[in-house]
Amino acid sequence: MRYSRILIPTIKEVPADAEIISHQLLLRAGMMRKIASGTYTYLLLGWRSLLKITSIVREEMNAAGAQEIMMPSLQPMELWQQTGRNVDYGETMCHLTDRHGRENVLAPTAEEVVTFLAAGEINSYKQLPFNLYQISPKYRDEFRPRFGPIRSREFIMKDAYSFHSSPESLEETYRVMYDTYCKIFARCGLEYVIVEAETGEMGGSGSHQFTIPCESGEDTIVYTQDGSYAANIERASVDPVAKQTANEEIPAMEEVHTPNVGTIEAVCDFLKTKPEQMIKTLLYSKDDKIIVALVRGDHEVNEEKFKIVAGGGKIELAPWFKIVDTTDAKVGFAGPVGLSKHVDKMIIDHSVAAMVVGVTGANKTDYHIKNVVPGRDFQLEGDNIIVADIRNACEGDTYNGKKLLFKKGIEVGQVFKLGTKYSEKLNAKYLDENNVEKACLMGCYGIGINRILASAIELNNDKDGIIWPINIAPFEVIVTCVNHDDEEVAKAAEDIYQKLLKNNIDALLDDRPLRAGGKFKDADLIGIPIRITVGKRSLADGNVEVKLRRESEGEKVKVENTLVRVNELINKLRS
RNA sequence: CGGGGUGUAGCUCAGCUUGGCUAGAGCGCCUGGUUUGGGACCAGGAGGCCGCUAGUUCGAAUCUAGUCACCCCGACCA
Repeated sequence: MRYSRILIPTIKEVPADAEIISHQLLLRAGMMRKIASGTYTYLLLGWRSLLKITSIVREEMNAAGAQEIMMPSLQPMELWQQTGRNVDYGETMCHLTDRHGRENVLAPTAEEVVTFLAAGEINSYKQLPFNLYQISPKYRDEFRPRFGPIRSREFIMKDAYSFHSSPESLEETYRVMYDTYCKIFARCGLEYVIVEAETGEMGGSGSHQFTIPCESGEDTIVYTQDGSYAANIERASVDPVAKQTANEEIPAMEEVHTPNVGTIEAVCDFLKTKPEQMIKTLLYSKDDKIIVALVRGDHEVNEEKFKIVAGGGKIELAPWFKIVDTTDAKVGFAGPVGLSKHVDKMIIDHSVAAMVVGVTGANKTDYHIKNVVPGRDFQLEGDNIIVADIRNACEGDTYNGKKLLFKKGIEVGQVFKLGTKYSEKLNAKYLDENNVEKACLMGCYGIGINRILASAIELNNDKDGIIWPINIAPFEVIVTCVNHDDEEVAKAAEDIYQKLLKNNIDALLDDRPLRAGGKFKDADLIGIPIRITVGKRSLADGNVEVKLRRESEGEKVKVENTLVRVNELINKLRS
């Protein structure tokens, strides 16, 4: 294509509302423009990259035996009510009422629709397994869209759904998808890590997340140096910390007056103690029940772990009036001493059970208690008392005796074993060999196409702009004609450009009547991996300059050898 | 939804505290000329309901109230 005819509105200055590098560069390189918070128009360059990514995904999915279909973005609310996910998704779901008063959902994902489809078409185990996928826009009414394409309200997702008649079959497809994802991300030129993940509101029994490690990631991944363990922080297990032993007798509990000192930080300041010596007491409500979580002051409750221990269901931090009602004190003064008989369940983190002595709320407004000894001053055992791992991993923790390390990452893909959660509710059943009706086992597999785009830029950029991995670059080669007004130079550039096109190389001809400097800056900014500079100077010796975006120096190549050299470089960049 | 912030030229921003001449700069854009291999220079020019609405005032970009949009931090979530 000819640069002079394409809308590539590059900008020099950093747009004020773009925080992270990929967002800034997508805007600066003229690949994308915002239309409203969390919604973007992709211009030619951005769209071409997205198309390259989708072709890679499509090729690999097809090679893995999945079949491409297209499901509607407009879905009846009724289906979501059948699985109850209208409640689970809640406000995150975009929905609208049509002129007949029917409620519709703008697809945030498609388990319901695909399972509804399967329910109508599957009768026999002989039809299974199969794997359906689509690449289509998805909608989520994010409470806070941010980071450009990384968290947007409309995005492109590849979502696949497999149906099975046995756990072995599901396991096999899960493995195939897992391997396929590795191939896809590798072809996109991304460094990725695979971590164990939570299933969240998707439900199901097992899940892995594909994450691109980078600073601007919103997810935290936890791993051991030797690679034997990696998990999302939502899930990462920690070894219980060793029970400390007291060097001396701990004096009896002592109530201290702490007026208006309700936060951990304020209490530490006031009593000259440290967060790790505090016992944090959080009250959660599950229906009408109150469930207490105890963690150390410097730890955070991991609500996923907590929910599992608490027996599942919808569990939320209790509203203030329930806290007041239960503890008889203002929020900020709850403590475990004497509390267990007033609540339905008390779940104590291992690290609290291991404490020798701590400070905690007195269940009395404006009072805390010092010298609280777990096991002495409140029970660690009992009918409604559980000691478990309910906190987030943090610096210093180990798992299987190995030190845990932390890294930020962008989630670009996730695979789930769903089991029968959807097939049961939506009646996707089949008759097995013994004429017994059974619900299909399902798996689902998602990839965020736009997130691949953004994370590729996060990983590949320098002060001048983007450095595209060749397989997802909008163009593989840019032919920069620096002396546009010189007929001979223009013709040489045109010839090279035509030759590249004939050999199926994605080439962009910069035929604009600009000075050389401007063209180079634009070429660098939009990040085309290979640049061929055609100019009067080198053409006099029958040469052009061929330069890789990621290297600072180019090389002289004879005009007639250009195609051969470019092909070599493309192969090199692909490997 | 809570906390904080910002809306002035296509972009980045000044001006607002303390109301008052024709509302500014840099970049970008248009015309002419000189330049021409890493964002050139000179001259001329176009481009603004100062987010919107109401109010205070002789007078509002500036003060007040409301409203909308956007951004950041947090809770929620892939």
